[in-house]
Amino acid sequence: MNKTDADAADLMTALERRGCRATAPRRRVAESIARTDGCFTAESISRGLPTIGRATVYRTIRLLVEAGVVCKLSMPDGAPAYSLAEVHHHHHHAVCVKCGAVEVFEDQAIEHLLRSAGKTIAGQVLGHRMEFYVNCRGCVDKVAAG
Amino acid sequence: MNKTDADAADLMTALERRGCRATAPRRRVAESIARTDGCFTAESISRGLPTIGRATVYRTIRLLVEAGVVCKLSMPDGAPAYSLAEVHHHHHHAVCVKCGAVEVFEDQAIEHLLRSAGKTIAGQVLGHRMEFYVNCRGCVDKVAAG
DNA sequence: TTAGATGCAAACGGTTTGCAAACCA
DNA sequence: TGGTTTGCAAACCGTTTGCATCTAA
Repeated sequence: MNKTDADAADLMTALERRGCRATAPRRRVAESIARTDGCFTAESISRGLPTIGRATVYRTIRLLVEAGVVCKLSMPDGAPAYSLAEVHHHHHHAVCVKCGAVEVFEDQAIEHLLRSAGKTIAGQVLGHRMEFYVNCRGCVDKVAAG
Repeated sequence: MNKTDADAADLMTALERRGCRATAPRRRVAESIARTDGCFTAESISRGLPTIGRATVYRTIRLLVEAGVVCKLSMPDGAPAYSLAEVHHHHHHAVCVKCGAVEVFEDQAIEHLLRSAGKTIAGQVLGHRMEFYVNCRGCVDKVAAG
């Protein structure tokens, strides 16, 4: 079983754990997501699965986000995008604005600092959002070569 | 001249510097923004100025963002909101998810760390987004009192 | 005088919903 | 078999655009 299949299976398992049925359309959405390299949008998945209703794609992605196995992020213009969650630790993303590749970003120092910075804010910190917007290595090289 | 009037005047000045005309509708939008405490949405401004076309409100806010005197931020669900920019330094926001109050957040340590973290990312960092979501002191106290 | 700005209404795009039919357990 | 899920189409909502009319400079 390769990484992609394993990811797709994980997504389905997460749905089943939440009491959802493992239906064929959901499996195809899960496979499509697992096949994606980097981040994806509801639109991009839907476009790749023209025989499956848009509503089903949106509903499935929402369920996966609620299940915590897919996480929502925002492009610089605020448009929503998604990526497979690294479920084990809180993390952030560096999103390539050219190709959409997502680099997962974990930095204990950042986490620690965010937490202590949060303490200096009056009131109760509920959460934070942080994303880096980049031109990824691949895209930079492509431009240099071109 | 109080703070609110001064803010409104600053907004108009910024527009004029960009070659825009100082029209009555724009002045009213600017005043409405200056009067706002914390963050606002295009919708909230529009609702407060029912005699001014929605399109004008959206267009004016866009111009103000382009002029750099208003900055765009996102609520946790991705919905866009805005606040008066602190034009002099790069900064971040702590947005109260209950009342919308915005606390401006400048922390040299965070900036520095973000920059060095950026260096560990493969490729070219174009920018970042960071927001804290909080219950502000006022809202926390209100709950405690209630 | 005239380029730029306005307000209206219609278009837009992404997302959600209502519903009857199809389906999985 | 019965509660879920599906696909379709329509509704939705915030935002943008086209256009004839107005107006600041």
